[in-house]
Amino acid sequence: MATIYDVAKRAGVSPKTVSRVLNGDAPVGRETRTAVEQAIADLGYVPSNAARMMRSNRSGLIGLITGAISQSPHIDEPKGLPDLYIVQGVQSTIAQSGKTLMIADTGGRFDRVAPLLQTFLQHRVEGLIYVADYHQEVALPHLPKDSPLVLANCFDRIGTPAVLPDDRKGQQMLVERIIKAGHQRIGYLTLPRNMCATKLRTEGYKAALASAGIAFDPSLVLPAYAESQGQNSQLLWDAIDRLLSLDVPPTVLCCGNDEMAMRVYGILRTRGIRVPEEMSIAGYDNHVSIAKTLFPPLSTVGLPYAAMGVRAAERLLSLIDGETPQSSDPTLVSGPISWRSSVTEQSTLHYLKSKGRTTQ
Amino acid sequence: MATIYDVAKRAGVSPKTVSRVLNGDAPVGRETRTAVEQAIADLGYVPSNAARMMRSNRSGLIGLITGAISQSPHIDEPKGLPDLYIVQGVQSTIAQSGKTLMIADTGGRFDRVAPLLQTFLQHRVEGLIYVADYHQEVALPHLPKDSPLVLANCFDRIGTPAVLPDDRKGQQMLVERIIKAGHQRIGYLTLPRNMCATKLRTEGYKAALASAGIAFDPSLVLPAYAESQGQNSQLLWDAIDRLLSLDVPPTVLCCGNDEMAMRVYGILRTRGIRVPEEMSIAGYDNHVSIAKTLFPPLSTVGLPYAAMGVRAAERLLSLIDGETPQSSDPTLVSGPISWRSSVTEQSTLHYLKSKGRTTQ
DNA sequence: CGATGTCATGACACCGATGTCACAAAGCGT
DNA sequence: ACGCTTTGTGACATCGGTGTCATGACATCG
Repeated sequence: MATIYDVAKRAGVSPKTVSRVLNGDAPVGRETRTAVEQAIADLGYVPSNAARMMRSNRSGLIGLITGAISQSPHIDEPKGLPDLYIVQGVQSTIAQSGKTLMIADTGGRFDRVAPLLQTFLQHRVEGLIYVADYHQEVALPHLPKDSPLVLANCFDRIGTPAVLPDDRKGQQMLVERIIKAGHQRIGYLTLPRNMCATKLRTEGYKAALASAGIAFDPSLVLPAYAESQGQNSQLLWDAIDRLLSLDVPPTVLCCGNDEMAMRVYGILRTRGIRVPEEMSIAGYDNHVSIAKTLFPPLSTVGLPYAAMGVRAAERLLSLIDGETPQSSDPTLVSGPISWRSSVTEQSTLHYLKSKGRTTQ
Repeated sequence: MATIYDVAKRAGVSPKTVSRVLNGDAPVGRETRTAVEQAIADLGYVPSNAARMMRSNRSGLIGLITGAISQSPHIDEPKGLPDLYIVQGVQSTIAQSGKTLMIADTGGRFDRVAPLLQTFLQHRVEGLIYVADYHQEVALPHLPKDSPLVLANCFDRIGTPAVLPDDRKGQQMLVERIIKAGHQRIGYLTLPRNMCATKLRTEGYKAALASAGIAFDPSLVLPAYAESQGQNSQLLWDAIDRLLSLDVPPTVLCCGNDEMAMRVYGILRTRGIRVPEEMSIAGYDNHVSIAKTLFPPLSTVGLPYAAMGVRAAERLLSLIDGETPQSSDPTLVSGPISWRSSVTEQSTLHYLKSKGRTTQ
């Protein structure tokens, strides 16, 4: 591979002048410039980042660690890969800043994080982003304190800057919208209890009920997603059973995610219950290939993955620029409601009517 | 950040000795070694890849370019991101080889490929992999010929080493399996004609028919997926209409991908046609979150993305090691049939009966 | 017209590792 | 005891760029 000396010799100038042409950091004569540019083109010269970096001590590299690419050891996992959108958001923001993003994948094994960090440090990355595959608490290996770190979709106990989805607000807005559509008995089939999202979203669910003056009924909220694969169907069948056999069954089921909603469609169908006429359904995630393709299309809440990526990257860049962090609180990012036709609006009529009656 | 000189000074030895401890390329006295290791630990020293690389001229980097992460400019696209499994396969293989994978994303814009290549060349990558999002022909910008390149999920006209899915064989095996299940009239709703996969799979479809002695009926094969979004539904409705109104309608519909199959489920349902009793369905891709969650679960063909990634990485590594390429043909990788319950086996009875009758 | 400033360029040191060579001390075979 | 190898260590050059400083040719200004 050609060096700057080769270029200099061919153009009949000094290496330093070639450097100046490349970086434009000092005036260069018109003829000299064209000669150098010609030589560069002839030789197919590409400057070496390693050499450049040694001198300037600025690598222009950002390291990103994720398990998103190789989601799980067993490729079979039904999960989507939506957290990749976080990576996408980071990527685009970093690219715009002129830096280069290095992405490393843990292969789903947390013990690989440490060696990957080491590799990044060897490359003298200017900053690091860790992306988790779902909202969770993490504990990363200790880092030298001069390397800025931002957590995306996760947080830790030592107050590392983090960017998180606003699960509480998302669920709250969804349920508020559902109430506005006239529903009063709202079932909620949750993800496993130990997930952060479950706790927050349940809070959002309650908040929405509260602000509408509807009493919270614990029997309407059931976990329906097992941590261990395989028992999911049973758990879900059972949960639906229970909700349907309540004295006053719900008119709508909120599901922990779109995939669960998809299965609920199937289960209700085998029972001869029509969606949405006899039972409305809402999801979470706006997993487009599910939500839009289901019939009827699914009302759901978007997880603002791309936006979270962008925020994380922005926060990291400002850390690198040494700006004083305004706040050490996690950045909360909320996603939009995607309102489709899986929740009836018909009951609005009932609702308004009854409301009308009482106010008469 | 500490340098090797800092470590040397602290340990009271020469920089070269520290280097020897780090690389183990020459004997070092026991006491000296511990002293150096202590100093390294104290200072949190991490060797600089840039400096190391300048001397050795070996970067240990592999560059990967993909649009997989930011699939499309409009995040809304319903496509899955299965090509990411290719990246996963590459990642794991490269990681095992001790090299570091740099992943760059085009953001779906092909014009960004050139600058990304440039960046990789600046980092002096030892090899490059280009991953396409679906089986297609590409034309990459010209590269200096000393940088090995492997194409994954795509190919070009100048014989660059490529790794491709064996679409012909996949569809053939699926249709053969369907025939074995007793079906004779097999409808095929294809992806757009201009896609490589469509041509190859149609060949496979025909080959399977031929080897079973079933005459090919062109009216059973219809494109049902528009290039431009939005008209998809109409196209699909129409195609299904035509197939159903044939004199002898098919007993099974092969779909160009699992997502199309999912929509076909919905369309058939609204027509009161039961799946699979009245119409069997098969997909392609083994898009797990669809295929396994649909009811009934979808019979489909796996696209061997992870395996393709592994193959691509292996091929690249052997190129880097300067091994003579045995063959310049594309490496074809085939995926397994995932046989679930969306295709009836009941007609086997008919089939065997009629076969029995004829052979009697 | 001399002082000052800008333009255009080159010489040289330096970034942080490692390869080469040199060299002393110790071990070993004869 | 003499050569020879092995062990353990350091001095120094080198990789490919860039920062610093010096220099000569002009242009500008009071």
